[in-house]
Amino acid sequence: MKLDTADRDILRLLQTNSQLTMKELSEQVNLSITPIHERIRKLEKSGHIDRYVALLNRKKMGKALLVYCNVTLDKQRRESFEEFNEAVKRMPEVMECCVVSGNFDYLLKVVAEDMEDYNNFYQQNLSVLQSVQHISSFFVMSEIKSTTQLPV
Amino acid sequence: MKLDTADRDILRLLQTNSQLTMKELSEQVNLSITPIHERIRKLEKSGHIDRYVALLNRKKMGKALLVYCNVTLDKQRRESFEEFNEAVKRMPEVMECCVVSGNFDYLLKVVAEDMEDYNNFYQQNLSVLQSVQHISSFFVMSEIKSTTQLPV
DNA sequence: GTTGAAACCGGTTGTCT
DNA sequence: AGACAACCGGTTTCAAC
Repeated sequence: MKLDTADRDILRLLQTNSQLTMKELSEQVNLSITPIHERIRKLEKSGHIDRYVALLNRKKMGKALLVYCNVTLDKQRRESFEEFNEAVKRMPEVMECCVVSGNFDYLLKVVAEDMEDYNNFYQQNLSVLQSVQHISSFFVMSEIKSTTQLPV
Repeated sequence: MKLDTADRDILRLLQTNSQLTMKELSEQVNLSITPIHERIRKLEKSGHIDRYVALLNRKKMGKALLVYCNVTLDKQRRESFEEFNEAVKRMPEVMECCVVSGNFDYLLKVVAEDMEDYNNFYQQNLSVLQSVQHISSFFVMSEIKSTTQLPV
């Protein structure tokens, strides 16, 4: 499915505020309500729009500490990767996890209340995994930018 | 403001789907519509709920390449940090940017269409900044987990 | 915090251009 | 494919418990 300018405009707007009314969207996109409605329906069905969510304020939710960590797995064990992937999916503290090129295997983004909370997570959840060989943590001192908006 | 179990339930639900109706929420939280409504209003006003957004599918949007990069700044120049921060905020390709502990200064999460697109960004936008001394890029080979849901 | 009612919007659908 | 209008469902507000 190919997107035109109007589709892109709609996506750009919904990425910043999903509660805009059809009327507000129609004014900003220069289309009447009917086509706006139809286009959104198609964008949802095609999967361009994945879901609608509420974004919470991390600090207000008591997760003041943000940590990125590099994890190296024990590559001798063939099951290591599957094991680690599944474990990470079940950890609510881990918000992002991916396999990266370079000299470590995984990059994780982890939230915690404070250093003590992170230490508990580290000791009790992360380092206990059989598949984990090495972990190094990078603590976020200042968050310059954090957005869910993809360039459209 | 202190959150009770009902507030947490509401936040947990809205983080996965912000389009649940008051009726659906009231059924899952075991409260009637009136208090659900009132609690959401308070959570919005207190800032626990930051905003409502549509999340798009990165690959469907043609951003197949995901890259994390470590950036080291030229620390001789005092304006470096402010300059770099402001530049990054203006780059739509950069979805996350933070100052981290360790042997580099910044960690960036960048999306691009493909390697060529990333190379253009790298050469024309990132490496040209006066403040930048060194960049190393880590390419994401597999995304295991990516969520906006904070643990509640 | 609950229920019920009423008013108001906005989403949804059908028809016409 | 887009505009218009009527309908319907959900949100919002209120009063009484």
